[in-house]
Parts: sequence; structure tokens; C-alpha cells
Amino acid sequence: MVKKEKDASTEQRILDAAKQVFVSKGMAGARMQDIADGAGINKAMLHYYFRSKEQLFEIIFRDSIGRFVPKVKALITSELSLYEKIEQFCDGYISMALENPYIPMFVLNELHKQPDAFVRKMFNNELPDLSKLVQQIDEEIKKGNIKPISPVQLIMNMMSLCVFPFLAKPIFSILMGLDELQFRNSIEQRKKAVPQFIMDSIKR
Amino acid sequence: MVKKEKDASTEQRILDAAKQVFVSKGMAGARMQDIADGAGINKAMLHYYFRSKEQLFEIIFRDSIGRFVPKVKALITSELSLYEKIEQFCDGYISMALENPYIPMFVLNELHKQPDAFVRKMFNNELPDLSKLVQQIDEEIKKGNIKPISPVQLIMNMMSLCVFPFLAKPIFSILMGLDELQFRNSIEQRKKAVPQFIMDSIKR
DNA sequence: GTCTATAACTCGATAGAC
DNA sequence: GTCTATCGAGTTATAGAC
Repeated sequence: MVKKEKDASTEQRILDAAKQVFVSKGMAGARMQDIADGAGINKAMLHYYFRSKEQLFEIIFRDSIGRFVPKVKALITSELSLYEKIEQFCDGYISMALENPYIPMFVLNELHKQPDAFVRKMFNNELPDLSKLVQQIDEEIKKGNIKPISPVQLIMNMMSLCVFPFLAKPIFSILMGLDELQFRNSIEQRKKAVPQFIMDSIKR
Repeated sequence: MVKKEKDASTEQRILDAAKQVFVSKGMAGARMQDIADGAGINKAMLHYYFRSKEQLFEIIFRDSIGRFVPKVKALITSELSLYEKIEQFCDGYISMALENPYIPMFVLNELHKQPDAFVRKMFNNELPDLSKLVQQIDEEIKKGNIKPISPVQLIMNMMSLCVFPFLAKPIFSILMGLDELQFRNSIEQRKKAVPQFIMDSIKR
């Protein structure tokens, strides 16, 4: 990196443009030309800064998801109560996705193209251990603190409620006539509303 | 169609293979070669039966989603109670997606590439009218039958709980160690469990 | 570092024999 | 109806001048 550090560097402009294109078109649909246009340079420069499309994609992905995964791993094996875990997962995921709204679609697409390889990559070859969380749910049921529910169903519900609105943004916006700001506000509310919705449902 | 009707027709084999490929790779990622391989023929035959990739995609899409959309439109404007609508939407969507598990991903992908055009195509240029449903929710709140909740949030929740598990099948299966049958059973349960989960949460 | 030009390749589509 | 062979458009990637 011998260049001068004046305005927003070419490198950064490429990364920003690439994020934008990769999320709206997916890896296969993305065109290096579109990324170059978005960054205000030509295709050759993309290859100068990042050897290949593959590598550009890789860098963006790691940079985006790299910080969130370890947090979730730590959370689910922590000593917090079930309610705190639900609260922190929802808040943490929704906050992350509000800052990187392209991530949910990005992850989903790659997941479908090569499930095993991608899951391993995402979790650095070490799957998070859900057994403690599952056990915790079963205990709360046995103690009579929450209604009987299969842990698998509860975890599915929590993830669904957090992730899906980001994936379905286009259809929600059109169907419910939400503009950019209204959509953002609706999502913002969900940081509190989703844990509330879940607890209202399961608590006795 | 002058060919003999012996085994599973070439045409049907193409459609089956195409479904399979389109859902796992998306429209842009799908390769005519892969579809041809899946159907046990060569690329030229694809073009003989279906003029273009575009057209093949179109046919599969209309065939899959064509029946479900009108049902939903009728349901939300019907005279049924809020609870019955929730129950029937969840059961209807989950049943449809269990039979056509590729649809959720398929719709989502196209939605992201060309949101407006695709939504119009999906609903035949006539968006479903949610106002009656929204009004119904507000009334139930005013009557004190359910807790205060934004109709937008409630509808988002319902759709999330129904759709997301199909999208996230690969990660759920790996994370929770579910085989094909176990996953199917978990989803099957959700036909009843999701409406229950929602009602438990909102009812007074 | 940035550009133009072009090589190398992928993939949808077509021609034409059988 | 089915195949092989090939074209042509569109894309990633590289060479080489400035």
C-alpha cells in the first residue's frame, strides 16, 4: 500500500461498492463492472487491489460476520438466565443486521450453495454447542417457569423473528407501504418487542 | 407434443431437475448444463422443450406459486375471525412449502433482484389489501381481547415464523443435528405450534 | 496507481446430422 | 426427439503503456 492517504481511499470505495452489489445481486449475480462503476474506477483496478472476485467476496464476508459469531458462541454457553440470553441474542442480532443489512441475505445465499463448507467457514470449524441452552430450556419447563415447548421450536422461533424481517424487507415495504425510515423504525422496535413477544408466549 | 408417453416424460424430468437447480443456485447461479445433467439429457434438449432459460424459470414459478397467492388474498379479506385467519395462513403456508420446499428461497431471491417487478408479477398486478386485517387487529385490541401490538409487528411475526424455517433449513439441520425426517417432523408440528405460539403471546 | 485493450473463459443458444 | 459441434455474448482476468 504505497498510495497517498488522501480522500476515502480507493480500496475503501471498492469495499463499500462491493458490499452494496454483492447483497443486492448475490455472489453469482454480482458483476465486477457494477462494483467498478460504484467505486468510480474501472475493472482493472479491482484486480489490482483484490486479486479476484472470489477474494473480494471473501474479505467482505469475513470483515462483516467475523465479529458477531464469537459473541453468539459466548452468549449461549454463558451463565446468564434463559430470558437474558433471549434478550441479548435478539438485541445483538438486530443491531448487527441494522448496521450490515446485507448480511442476512448474503449468509443465506452462500448457505444454500454449499451448506456444510459454508457453516464450517462461518463458525471457524467449531460448531456452537447448543446443549447447554437446550438443557436450560428443559429446566425452566420442569421448574414450571415456562410452558412446555420443544427447545428446537423455541430456538427456531427466536431466530425466525430476528432474521426474517431483514430478508423480507422488499416485500414488507411494498406490502405495508413502508418507506426507508418507517421500515427502520419498525425494526428498531423489534429489539425490545421480539423478546417481549417470546416471553409473553412461553411464560406461565 | 408428438412423442410417445412411456416413462416419466423428458419434459417432466426437465421440470423436476430445473426446480432442484433453480432453488439451490438461484436464477443467476443456475446452469443449463446442471439442469440437463439432472434430467439426463443434453443442453440442446432444454432449448427444444423450453425455448430459453428465462421461459423455463417462468413456467416453474407460475406453476408453483400460482395456486397459493389467490388463496391468501381471499383469506385476508374474508369474514373469518383474527384467530382463524392466523391459523389458516400458517397451516396453508407451511403445507404449501412442505410440498414445494424450494419456493421460499426462490421467491426471496427474485424479490431481491427486482423487488417491484417481481411483487407485481407474483400478485398479478394487484397487491393484496391488508387494511381489513389491520383494522381487525386494532378492533381486537380495543375490545381487550388481545394485548396492544402494532399490526405491522404482528404480521411480520406471523410471516417470519412460517417462512424462515424453510429458508434456514441447512443451518438448522446442521446446528441442531436434524436429519431429513426429523426436520420434516419439526416443521409439521409448526402447523399447530405457530398459531399457538402467537395466540399465547397476544391473548389476554 | 490508473488506464486501455484484449486474452481466456463461461454459458445460453442454434445449426444441422441422424 | 435426441445428439454433437459450434457460435456469439458477456465476464473475469491480465498485459502493458502512461
